[in-house]
Amino acid sequence: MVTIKDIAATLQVSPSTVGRALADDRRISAEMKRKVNEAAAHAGYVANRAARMMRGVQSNLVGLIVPDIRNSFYSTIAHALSQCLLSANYQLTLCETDDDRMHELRHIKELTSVNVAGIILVPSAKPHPDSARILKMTPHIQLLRRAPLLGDQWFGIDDRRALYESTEHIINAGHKRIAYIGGTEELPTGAARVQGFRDAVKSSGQAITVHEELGAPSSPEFGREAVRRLLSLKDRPTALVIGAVQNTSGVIDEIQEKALSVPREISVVGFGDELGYRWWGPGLTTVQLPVSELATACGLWFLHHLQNKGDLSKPYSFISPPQLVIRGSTGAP
Amino acid sequence: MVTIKDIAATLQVSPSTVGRALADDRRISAEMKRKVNEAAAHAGYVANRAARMMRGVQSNLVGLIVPDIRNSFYSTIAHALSQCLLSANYQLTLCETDDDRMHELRHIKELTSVNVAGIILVPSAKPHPDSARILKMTPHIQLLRRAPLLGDQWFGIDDRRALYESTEHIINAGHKRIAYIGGTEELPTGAARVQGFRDAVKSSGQAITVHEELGAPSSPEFGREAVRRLLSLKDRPTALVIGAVQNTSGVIDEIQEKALSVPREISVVGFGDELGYRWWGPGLTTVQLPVSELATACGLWFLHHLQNKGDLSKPYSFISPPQLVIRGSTGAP
DNA sequence: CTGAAAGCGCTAACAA
DNA sequence: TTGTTAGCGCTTTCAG
Repeated sequence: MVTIKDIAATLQVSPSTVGRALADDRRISAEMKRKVNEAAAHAGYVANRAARMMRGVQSNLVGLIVPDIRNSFYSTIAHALSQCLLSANYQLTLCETDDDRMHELRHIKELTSVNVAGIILVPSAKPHPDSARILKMTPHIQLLRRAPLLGDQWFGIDDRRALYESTEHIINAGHKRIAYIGGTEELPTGAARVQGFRDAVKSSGQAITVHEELGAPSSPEFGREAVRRLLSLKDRPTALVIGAVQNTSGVIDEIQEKALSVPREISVVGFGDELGYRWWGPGLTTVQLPVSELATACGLWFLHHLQNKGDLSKPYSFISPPQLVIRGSTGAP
Repeated sequence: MVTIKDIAATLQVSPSTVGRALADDRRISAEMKRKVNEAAAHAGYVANRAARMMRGVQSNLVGLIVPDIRNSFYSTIAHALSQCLLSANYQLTLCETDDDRMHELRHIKELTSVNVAGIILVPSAKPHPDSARILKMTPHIQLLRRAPLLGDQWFGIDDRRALYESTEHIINAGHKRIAYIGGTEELPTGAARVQGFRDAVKSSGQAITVHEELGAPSSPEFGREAVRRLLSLKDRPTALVIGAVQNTSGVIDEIQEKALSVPREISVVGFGDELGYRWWGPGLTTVQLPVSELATACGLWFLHHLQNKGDLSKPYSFISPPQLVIRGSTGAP
């Protein structure tokens, strides 16, 4: 490993001069800086972060904790954050919880013990109390989901409105038998989404037959099964409103397999906007969530507070609005 | 912050005794260990990772460098590796290069400076020489792509064979005018794929008219444009063979937009297997790459060598075979 | 069994 | 403008 001393030796100057030159200290001559930087580059010098951290300098690592990076929601978030942090010379560390609170706790411990500058997390359904305790001592912020236990700093999506809009769209198309497929009410997001669905139904003032298929954890399989159950009903619904990304692919796979004509036999509104929703049948009508923008906003705000030692314990919520993308999968019953 | 010295002072013993007791050194009496552990727990002592790392103890961080996490290839890899590392108590750090060698270099520097245990990377097209120099001093391994400059440790896919098989499939269906759309030959993977295409054409022994559309960097846009160019040809090809994930979505979007009948007017073989390929038209025939398995194999092998201080400089290649998934988008011309 | 002491690489106070 | 020096908290010889 090349140290500051090594390059001091080759240049016949003191280690501190080199250190200062590399830190672009104003007391060092331009000439010396040039020489030092050149020598450093040539020798492949990389600063030892451990030594630096021991001197009290904070690390430039920011932890990101998500359920599963393969979910496009989270990979989009990871990308946006990584971009955002990079430009401020921070670095992203990725952790997956698989929605398991013990994994979550473990990651949180791990991250704090390497002195991360902060943690951005999509919390699991019921975080461990210890997670909360540890997080109290580390700058952190919640993304998408919000666990009250973990604090009041949150960047999220208007889940209620998302489902309100997709449901309203379906009702306006004239459907009277509508089913909702989504996550359980245990997760705040799940609850908000069903609520949006219910509110839309109620405020339509019409007589609408409603089915709710709530399952946890959300998965393509649950989506498929829900569709099977719904189709076997006597008065099968003429429209499906989906309230979870993971369910969506299962639902549309099942509909495709059963070769139902969309939207003639059944209308569908998806959730999220995966690549490929537009290829499905006549194109899947869906609620797009501005995840990338949300993540960027969150990253910027977080960085701002890290750098200015701002107070990250004050409650703060940022809610961004969803957008309904109308394609071919919805129509009159 | 509670240090080893503090608890040594309260116990009236030397710091080294405390250190040893905490490290469960066999030379320390059980009694002393008990006392020390109790005092440590009571004082809320947490070992300082930075100081420990400075003493040469490796961190349990493994860096993963990929072009773009939103690409399902890489998110799949990140997930598989993260799972794999977790079970060995390692932790993944994610970096995106955006296929920019300077970003790549920067990440490599950053990672080595936090003393990562090792680096797993999908190298950019032409890595910076400095990257190579720095990597020489850190355990590392290349994934999917291979830059000879960065060493001979590689886990990859048989790119030549992938394209050989998809091309062969098309030829066997009876096509005589075939186009290839893929990345340039600059990237080893790009070169291997065109080669597979050419080899298949040659070894068929038939008179086949061939078009090649090679573009870098691969993108949906390039795919779209390539399709436009090809369709405007006098003797337009009856089949398209694609050799890059990023191109695939562009190509199939364009075909859908032009409302060509697939496979009657044109047959298509895609690359990779994104969620949604199966929803497109009659289902996209495609070459599936076992990325998840590859990443796991790579992770296991890497961990093994990290833990056993095995030699990671010896050349090693692991090549996993692709698999053709035949769906509805290919048929006789 | 335990203690003293020497650093790891870096930063920063103090000198020159 | 540069050099000297003293640690940060820990591990690790080398001595008791």
